[in-house]
Amino acid sequence: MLLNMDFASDEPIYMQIRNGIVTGIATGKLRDGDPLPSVRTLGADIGVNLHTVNKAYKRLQSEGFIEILRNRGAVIRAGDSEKNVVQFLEIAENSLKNIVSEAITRKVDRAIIHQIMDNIFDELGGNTQ
Amino acid sequence: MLLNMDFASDEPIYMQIRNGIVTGIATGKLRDGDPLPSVRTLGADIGVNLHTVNKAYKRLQSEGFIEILRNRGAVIRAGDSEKNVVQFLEIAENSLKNIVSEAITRKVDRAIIHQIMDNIFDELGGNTQ
Amino acid sequence: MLLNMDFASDEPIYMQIRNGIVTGIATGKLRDGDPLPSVRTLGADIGVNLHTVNKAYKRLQSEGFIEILRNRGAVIRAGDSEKNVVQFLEIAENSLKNIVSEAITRKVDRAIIHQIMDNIFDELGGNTQ
Amino acid sequence: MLLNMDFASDEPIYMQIRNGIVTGIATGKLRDGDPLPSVRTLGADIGVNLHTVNKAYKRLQSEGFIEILRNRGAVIRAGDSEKNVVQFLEIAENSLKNIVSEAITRKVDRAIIHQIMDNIFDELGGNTQ
DNA sequence: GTGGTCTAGACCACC
DNA sequence: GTGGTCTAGACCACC
Repeated sequence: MLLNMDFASDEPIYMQIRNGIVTGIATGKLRDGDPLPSVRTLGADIGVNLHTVNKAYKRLQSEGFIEILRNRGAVIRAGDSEKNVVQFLEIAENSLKNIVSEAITRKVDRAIIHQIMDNIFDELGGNTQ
Repeated sequence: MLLNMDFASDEPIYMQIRNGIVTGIATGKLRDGDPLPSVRTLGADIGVNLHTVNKAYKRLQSEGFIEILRNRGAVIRAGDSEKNVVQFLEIAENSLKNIVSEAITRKVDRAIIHQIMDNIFDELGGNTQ
Repeated sequence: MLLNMDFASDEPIYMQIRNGIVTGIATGKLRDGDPLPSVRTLGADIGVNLHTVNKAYKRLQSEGFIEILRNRGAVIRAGDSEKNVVQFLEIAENSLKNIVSEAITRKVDRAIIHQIMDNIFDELGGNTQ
Repeated sequence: MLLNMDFASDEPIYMQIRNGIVTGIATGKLRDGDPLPSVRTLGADIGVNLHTVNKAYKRLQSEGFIEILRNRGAVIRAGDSEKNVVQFLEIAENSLKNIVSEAITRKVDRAIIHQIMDNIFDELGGNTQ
């Protein structure tokens, strides 16, 4: 579990945890059925309160990325993830709109943004796509 | 000034104002030298406190999008915007990383994300790029 | 935290707070990693509103002097301060130009200004430079 | 009269005028007895309201830099300037303290600040000191 | 009339 | 308990 936390970021800690786990699934480091550490263990590892980890797990559960088993901890459930595609695309579109707006005003060519995105796709998903 | 505010969004109001103005610059609706409404006027127009507008303007100023002139209000200063490109690319990269991660896990093909982005580029910047 | 506030000064309160903290870092009274009081605590201590303290902290953050951690308050981050050297030198040069101009017109010898500056360097930074 | 106004600066316009005239005296471009343009003329030249110029002149008068003659306009009165030396040194010291504090925290060696100051002295006062 | 500063108080997300 | 956001209202400097 390689979560790079940035406590000075304005991105909430629980979202950093959530995003790190989603990236882990994307890269294939976390696979369907893999167990996640307990909230207590992960919290101790990265130096955050277990409630914060729990909030991240709850969110991942509601988004269809993990399953939380009673008394048995959390496991990756990548298969469920497809049902939230529409919601994801809406959020992604809004986020992309802000990026594109700023790219245009800062005279960053669209090819550069496409290139950056492709690099990220290659880096993260090279072994899955 | 067509700012579509969403008071139910979890995106702060001042960021919605900020993003709307950046998009306005991107689309060419706001051009270099154009005056922005006073914080009081815009606040009254969209139904928010003048301090909230002021916060958006201050941020736009620090990001190089506008100049705030002593008692003449704010004006678009698109020319200065290029000096913040590196900072923008870092933030954009982080944001894109989250989008790409989720796209991969949700099995959304990269071509779709590229297509969405191109659509936004065409929609916003068709007359400038 | 020894901040000498002057409420009759035309220097804004938040700038007095900001300057006092920068001086604290310069003298070594505030060191890298040291926590600052919360905006509420410091506000109560010196008798100003928490928003005024917050404004000073936000500025210190943007200038690279402190980090503001989500719910742990602000800490000194002296290490980051070097990246703003160019900006500082520009502002300092403008300020010095005004001082020098007035010194010349008032027939204050340059040696006196150098001497005053050295005294301040010795007083503030005697233990660090 | 070479006044470089910056309307986006947080330095008030009337202070920029005041500082520009003091610098003019320092460099010898403005000499004892020289007439200043009328507030109306100067205001038109640099694009500011005549009241703003008037405020600068009033201040220069109270600081001993100029004399305002009834119906005859303002003239440089450099000779009077020496009686305000103590007040100047107090203000300069406070300003220098802020510069020095920031220089120390940003690890800018004192020699550099001295050098910058000497360059300004040479540039401005080369023909008078 | 403009933004700048400051106060006061509220609710909230986060941890 | 921490800072973040937003409102409301005041006074002020500036122009």
